[in-house]
Amino acid sequence: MNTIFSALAEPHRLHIVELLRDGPLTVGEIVERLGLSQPQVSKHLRVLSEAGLVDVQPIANRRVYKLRPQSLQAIDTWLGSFRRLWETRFDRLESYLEAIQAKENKPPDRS
Amino acid sequence: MNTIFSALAEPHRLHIVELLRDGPLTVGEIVERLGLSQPQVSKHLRVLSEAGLVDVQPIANRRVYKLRPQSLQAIDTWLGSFRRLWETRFDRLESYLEAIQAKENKPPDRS
DNA sequence: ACGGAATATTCCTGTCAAGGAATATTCAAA
DNA sequence: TTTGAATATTCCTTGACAGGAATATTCCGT
Repeated sequence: MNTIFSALAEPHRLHIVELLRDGPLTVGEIVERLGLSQPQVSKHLRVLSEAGLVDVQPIANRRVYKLRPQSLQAIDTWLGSFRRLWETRFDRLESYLEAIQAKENKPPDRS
Repeated sequence: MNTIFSALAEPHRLHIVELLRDGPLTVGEIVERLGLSQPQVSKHLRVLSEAGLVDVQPIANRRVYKLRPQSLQAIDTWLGSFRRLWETRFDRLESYLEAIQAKENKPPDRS
């Protein structure tokens, strides 16, 4: 999960991932759309690949890169444990503050 | 979106976010759960805050940090544009390969 | 086998961010 | 107003990483 996030932390890599959303692409195609140097793109693709975000398929001279849905699904699953935070209104802040107050002032005068 | 990912790219910060999932926490509480130095935690919280991932609420001496659901919701929205990749089986790879073949070999012998 | 296209790898350099230590700030209590 | 607790900030150093240039690799066509 950590690896995935750091892969996506780089702007160009995030861009690549978004490009691949619309279908597989060749290195050369990514190069011309991003306006980066070919070695740069290759290096970024390597990082994305090691993070499990993309898949390679060699076809003749070229290499076709493709998104790996599982990795994005992993993010989705991770997000899942947070989803209740915005799907249900769940403000524990106030009760928490009360707890703090009670714990610190510890005066039994209000009990 | 970029900022959010780089904030989560750091293991300790990811950990902090996961801690806050179960409710707001004080800096000191985070310090004792992570086993990090207090300055480290403060610095990480600063990054998280600037990325919009957390909110601060000063209460007396302490500062209570809280997750900002909107930021996680932003990730969710971003993921949304990819969701069809694993919800529907959408393998354009094969047809893409055919296209490549057709484009490169350009032999009208099959036309 | 050779030449060229597509891609990957290496080496180098500069930049940026994390970690540690020390210090500054803020607030409450006495 | 001094003291101490909780937190933030600064300074410094070190390591990782992106970018560029050059080179290596792989594959196809001839």
